Amino acid sequence: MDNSSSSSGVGVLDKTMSVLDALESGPASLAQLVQITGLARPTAHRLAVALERHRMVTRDSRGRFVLGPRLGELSIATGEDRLLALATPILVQLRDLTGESAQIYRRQGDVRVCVAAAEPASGLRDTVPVGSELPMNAGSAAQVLLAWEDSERIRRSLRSAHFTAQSLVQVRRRRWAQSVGEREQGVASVSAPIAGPGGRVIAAISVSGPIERLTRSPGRLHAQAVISAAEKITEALHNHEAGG
Amino acid sequence: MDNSSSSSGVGVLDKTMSVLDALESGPASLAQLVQITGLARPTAHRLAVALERHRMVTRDSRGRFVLGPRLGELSIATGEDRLLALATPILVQLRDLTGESAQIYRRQGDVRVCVAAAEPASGLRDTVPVGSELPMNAGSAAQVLLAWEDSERIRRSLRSAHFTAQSLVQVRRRRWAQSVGEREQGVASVSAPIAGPGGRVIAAISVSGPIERLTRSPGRLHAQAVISAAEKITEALHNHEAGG
DNA sequence: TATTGCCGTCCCGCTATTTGGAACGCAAGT
DNA sequence: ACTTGCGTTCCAAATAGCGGGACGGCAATA
Repeated sequence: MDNSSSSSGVGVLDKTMSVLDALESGPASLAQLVQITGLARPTAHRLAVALERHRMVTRDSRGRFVLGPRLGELSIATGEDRLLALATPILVQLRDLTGESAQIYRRQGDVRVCVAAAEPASGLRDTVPVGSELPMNAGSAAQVLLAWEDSERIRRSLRSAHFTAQSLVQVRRRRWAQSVGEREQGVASVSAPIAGPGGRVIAAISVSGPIERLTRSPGRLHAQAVISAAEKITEALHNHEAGG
Repeated sequence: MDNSSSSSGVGVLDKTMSVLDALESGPASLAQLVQITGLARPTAHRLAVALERHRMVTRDSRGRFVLGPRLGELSIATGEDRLLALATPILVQLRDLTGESAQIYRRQGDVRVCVAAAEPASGLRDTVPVGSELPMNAGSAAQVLLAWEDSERIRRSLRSAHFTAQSLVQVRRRRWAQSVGEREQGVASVSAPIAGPGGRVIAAISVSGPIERLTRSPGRLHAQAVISAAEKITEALHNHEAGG
């Protein structure tokens, strides 16, 4: 506990942090919280219950306070910021190398969301605004986001998909996917998987553009560059985790 | 933002949470914080800076506020509570099945700490109190906690160890380790690895007892039960993560 | 059974903390 | 040069937070 020597400028926040810090080392009853934090009993109670209402703290089966699920939810958001920070320069390189638009997609529920995008400054290009939600039943990124999921989820998604289970077997084998006019007429794309520190596929990186340039076999043109970018990001995430 | 309808009883905490909630969707400048939270600018500034002093918030390269590393640290502690909640019943089963004391160890720095223990009610048994710190250079749990670490760390640890690199190769192959009188005279033990959701070994589960009962080959008696318990816990952690 | 001690929870008068309008300095754009 | 918007700081007023005291419940002991 080193809050005794530092005030953040907001006394209530300092006291609240002392409660969270106390719970970092394990579950605590109110009496233990009082002992650890040095706060008056009603104060410790009031702050712990307030934190509980915000789900930053919860109670275990014995009524003791423990750190709550909201911390994990916020921590996940931290992880996403880190993905974007590490991935954006690599995305820009991929755009410049291929001369096409590049995006990163993550799955959210039944859709995929564009979480980062880089596109050429001019010319015919496929624009996907950051934040836009696209369906999971069409497109190379959807294939990549689906290919490593559990078989039940794959089976359910394939019911309405423009691609087949055989496509996904191929995606898993060669680690890239392509689509031609599948999600949007006239647009072709190539995608590859980005894996998180634990090895699970957490995102897809794609290049997309007009069929006229990418041809009916866009993988032949860009699969290597897209895979290489995906692997760089995956590696960067792994190194960032190991250094932390 | 649904804090408008709920007061936790501590207004400053509600406002502070609204800042964290706002940053959950991505980096924000102070002006954006003001817009999202509806707080007055000096209030938003004061709370964000206070959170920054507590490392719950930090700033990116453009000076925007983003969620900070303390969230991940606290979130790790949440994960440990979950390990204990899921693992304890399985630990009790292992004790009853083998008739020996059972413990779960985690590595902390250069020691291993007993984070959970279950022992027979009476008779000759090996007691390891929860919280006790044991060395990493002897014992089957130490072997298990070391076997999957990076090679440099293994090499350093082996300098003072009672076991060899060859022992660790065996541990990695068959997924259990045994020790006989290695850490404490007259005590034998068998351990197996518990893996977290990302597949990394995060803890070791052990049974230990007198050599008279466990013999000089305790693995022959109990390796299967210990591996089975470890796999149950690993699976429970995986399912808990997937369900979240 | 009665007593004691400890726990968690609530009340309310007091004051210390929080608040936000105003001001300042800086940077960017016209 | 002037304007606008940003981030940061100041300080008087208001109120939110504080904690001593009280209460009820529970467990242990005589």
